[in-house]
Amino acid sequence: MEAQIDEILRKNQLSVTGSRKRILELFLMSNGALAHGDIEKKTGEKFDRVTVYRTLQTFLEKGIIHTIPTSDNSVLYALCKDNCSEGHHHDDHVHFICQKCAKTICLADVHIPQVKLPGGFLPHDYQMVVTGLCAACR
Amino acid sequence: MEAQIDEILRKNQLSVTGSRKRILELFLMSNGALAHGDIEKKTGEKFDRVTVYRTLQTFLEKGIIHTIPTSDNSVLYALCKDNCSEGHHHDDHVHFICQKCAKTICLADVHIPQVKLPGGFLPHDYQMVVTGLCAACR
DNA sequence: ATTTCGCATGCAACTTTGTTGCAAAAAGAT
DNA sequence: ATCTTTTTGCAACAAAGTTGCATGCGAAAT
Repeated sequence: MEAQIDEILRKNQLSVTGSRKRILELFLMSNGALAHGDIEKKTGEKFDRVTVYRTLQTFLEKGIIHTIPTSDNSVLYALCKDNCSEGHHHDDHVHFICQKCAKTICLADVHIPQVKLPGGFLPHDYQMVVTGLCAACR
Repeated sequence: MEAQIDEILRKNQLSVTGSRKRILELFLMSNGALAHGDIEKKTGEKFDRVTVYRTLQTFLEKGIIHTIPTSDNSVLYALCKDNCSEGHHHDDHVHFICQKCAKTICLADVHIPQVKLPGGFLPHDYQMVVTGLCAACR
């Protein structure tokens, strides 16, 4: 785990620091999406709020994590798959938001289908979000 | 237009007030999605910030508008179609957000394609948002 | 191992966004 | 016109996110 974390950071030309290691560890352990607040709580106030924001921002820019749209507009972050590169994500799967437990789930196997846009539109990024009840809540 | 606005409000058992008429008018004119900030700007500070929030909240509860999740986590609101009823929307078209002019456009003719979810998930609502450049900005 | 340099961090102050309670004002009904 | 209920504006607050700057730590070279 330690080695994996270091490798990810090095691969992205990021220096290996305490907050980066810890926050990355949280993502690897949680295998789901995290809100900024979650991260602050779980780091136990070991890092400054600003540091958490900046670390997330850095990870976003490097393509290590991506944001997930939610219906209540809280910001969620999740690890990108290996094939994400700087500035260009391949986060082409559908996200599911449970209305009961409010969890956001990456449906990694459900790809976003192609749509044909009217002439003139130049698409860059596709997002698809399904809300409903997850398996555990229904 | 005036008559149409009144009708919508009456149909939803809402008293017809200045801010409701104005905000509803904005939605009808803009045939797209609006952020809370847009509304504040376009009403020219005629209404209190709090009033705008509460009006949007009321419209949401009545099913007159719905929120659109975006990946950058700005809150967007859009008019529901006539067949939306309280708590159950049929807003089945794709939304396009231009990265340059920041406008959100309802692609009313582009329907959200069906996706097959893993077993156990009970879908209720589908949202699809495409970001990129609109015809005017490219 | 020590030094050096640049990047990351913490702090403080600030901005932006959204919420709550309450009194005044406007809508709707009689 | 008057009464009742709902909506609005104000003020104060709470939460979320940003910026500038001085300090401290990581990485690489000596």
